Amino acid sequence: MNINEIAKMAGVSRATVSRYLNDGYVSAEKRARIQKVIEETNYQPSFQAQMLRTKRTKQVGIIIPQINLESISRMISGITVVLREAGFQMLLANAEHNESEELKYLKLFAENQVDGIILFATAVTAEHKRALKALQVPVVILGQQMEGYSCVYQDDYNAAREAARMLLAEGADRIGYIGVTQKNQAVGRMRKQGFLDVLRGNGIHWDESLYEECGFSAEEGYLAAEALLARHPEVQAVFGATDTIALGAMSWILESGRRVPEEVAIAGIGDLIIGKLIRPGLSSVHFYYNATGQEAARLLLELMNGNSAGKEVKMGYRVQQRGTTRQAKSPLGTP
Amino acid sequence: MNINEIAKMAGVSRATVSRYLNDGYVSAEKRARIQKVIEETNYQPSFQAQMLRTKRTKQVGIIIPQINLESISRMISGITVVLREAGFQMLLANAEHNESEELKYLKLFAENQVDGIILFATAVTAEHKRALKALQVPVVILGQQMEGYSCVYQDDYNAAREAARMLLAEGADRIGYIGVTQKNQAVGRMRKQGFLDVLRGNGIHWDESLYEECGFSAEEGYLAAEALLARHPEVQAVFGATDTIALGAMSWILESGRRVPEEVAIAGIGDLIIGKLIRPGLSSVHFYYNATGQEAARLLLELMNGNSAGKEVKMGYRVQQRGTTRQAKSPLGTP
DNA sequence: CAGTATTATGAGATTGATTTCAGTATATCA
DNA sequence: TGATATACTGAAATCAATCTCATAATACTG
Repeated sequence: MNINEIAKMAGVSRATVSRYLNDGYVSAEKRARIQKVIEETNYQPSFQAQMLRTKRTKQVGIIIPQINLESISRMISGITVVLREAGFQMLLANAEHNESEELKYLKLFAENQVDGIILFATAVTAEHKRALKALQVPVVILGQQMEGYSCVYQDDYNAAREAARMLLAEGADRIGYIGVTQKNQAVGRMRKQGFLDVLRGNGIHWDESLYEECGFSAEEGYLAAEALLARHPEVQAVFGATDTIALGAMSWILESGRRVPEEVAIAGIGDLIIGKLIRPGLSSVHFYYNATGQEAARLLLELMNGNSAGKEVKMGYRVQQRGTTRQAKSPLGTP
Repeated sequence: MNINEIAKMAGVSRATVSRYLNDGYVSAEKRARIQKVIEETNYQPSFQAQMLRTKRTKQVGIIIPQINLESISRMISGITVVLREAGFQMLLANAEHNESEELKYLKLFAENQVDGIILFATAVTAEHKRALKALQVPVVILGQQMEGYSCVYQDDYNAAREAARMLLAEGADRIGYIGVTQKNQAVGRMRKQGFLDVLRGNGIHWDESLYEECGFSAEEGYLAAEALLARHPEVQAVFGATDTIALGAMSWILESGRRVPEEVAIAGIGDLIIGKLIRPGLSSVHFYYNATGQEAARLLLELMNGNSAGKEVKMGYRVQQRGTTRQAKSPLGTP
């Protein structure tokens, strides 16, 4: 079934059928005839032909570093809602924290294929910037601020400040920090900076021996805590750059026989669902991940319509105290 | 840049360039000329034109009920690995547990658009079966057994039996079951059946008042546990159809002042990462989600090559005892 | 009433590739 | 040596749509 057959059956030209499909001028009489034929034949215009002709694919490319991470999957969930509403399909590319894969997909999407791109930024290198500059497709950067690009990101710096304050409020002055690679601007640098600034602002001594770096998994957080506390058994608090890391760390801390929060207070960032299920509940800073994804998708839609290039959106946050910094009333926390 | 320009610049016909791109007969001399021009111009053939002409899109559609669920995102992760290897792109459609959305995407993908489909089966209705039958695109059903279709699924029945046995081994004979809708074959019916068969096999009395139904979130598991234990405060064990549900249930059980596992033993299915982080660790049955996704993708690739239609793959499992059914050695469990 | 807009239509060009087909040049075989 | 196979090439058809343009019939305007 193609447009020619429909045209023949309806007794009109192919152009008229096309106009019918695209809301052009078609008389009521022919409109009815075409509609009838299309319904009878269950005709569906070929995406491929439309794409070729119009240069619009109605597809958006999403490049992520990992999929089985709650923060990311919640953002994707938000993206899907908005894109579906707008009739866009989502091409998901999982780069698995592999920089060259990320670049490969960026170029692949750029060359052809998609009307827009949402890039989950992790470690943005000079190579990335070059690839982004060469892009002739609208792109939204998700997860970190980036001059000159439309981006949506969390207030990592201030969130880290809040989390640090929760730990200070416990009276801790030996605080370990378990973070991720400093190549990562948002989770790596901004959060650490916020943490350090609060410590400095409160005149608390801190040096790099209290820092431990690991990946994004709970297992790695667990091992990092082990290493950190072996070096500094005296720490009274541990800051995890993400909830996942903090949860892994907490697992080891409890296992080592320390009481939480009496002996070691813990705070993370992100407010994952797990954090409210465990006991003690994990004190954290809530990020609106789903809304973040929606915002990014909306921004991309605007961009693809030729509006508002370079708009930057910093999302809000909410402090979520739970048992790891004080006795929580309910492990599910406040709603 | 299109194939005509390349042809002109290289002094050959468009057909020869096409043959160059598709490994047809091209003399060494012209091959070199074409290669040079392509490198200089950074030419990339248009996907859209290729799709239109060849009827192959190199895209696979994945229909999921929800993305921010560890089991699903881990399966997707496995899928991405295999598909990328094979040079396929992934179109992700999030149906959000909405049956009509699921059907919409199934039809959308079927009509056009993709070379193959992986459908995460949740509640498969008659309508679904009709849509599947009408499909002229290879499809793999993921998550439940389905006669006549290529499918990859977990051994839900036996996994549930194992989980039930763990609870019986604790000496419990009043066991609550928190599950999901019976419309869901795998998670709903198979797991409940396995559970019930073990109870019956051991001569343990059980009736539907010990059953509570909820959704797939921890919050719902929490509320279901509350309802269940209000009705039956005497239960000595709770079976959660998924780890997420079990974790939510455990949260309420601990909150209600009961000790786990001494007063209430708990078991789930799926062995999520969180389960080994919390204390006590959640006893569960491990599913190889990533491998499951890979298997499904491989099956689809075979199918698209015209091989092995209707193959059924039942994945294995591994019992994972942790603290909720006995004192665990390490909250991270055995590797 | 002439002049301009608006509505309506179809023929044919166009998008950018692959594929078929006819034809030529060279190599291999009996 | 003739017959057949293999390597190589380009013209033209094809895929299935949209878009441009020419043309015509009305409707509106001054």
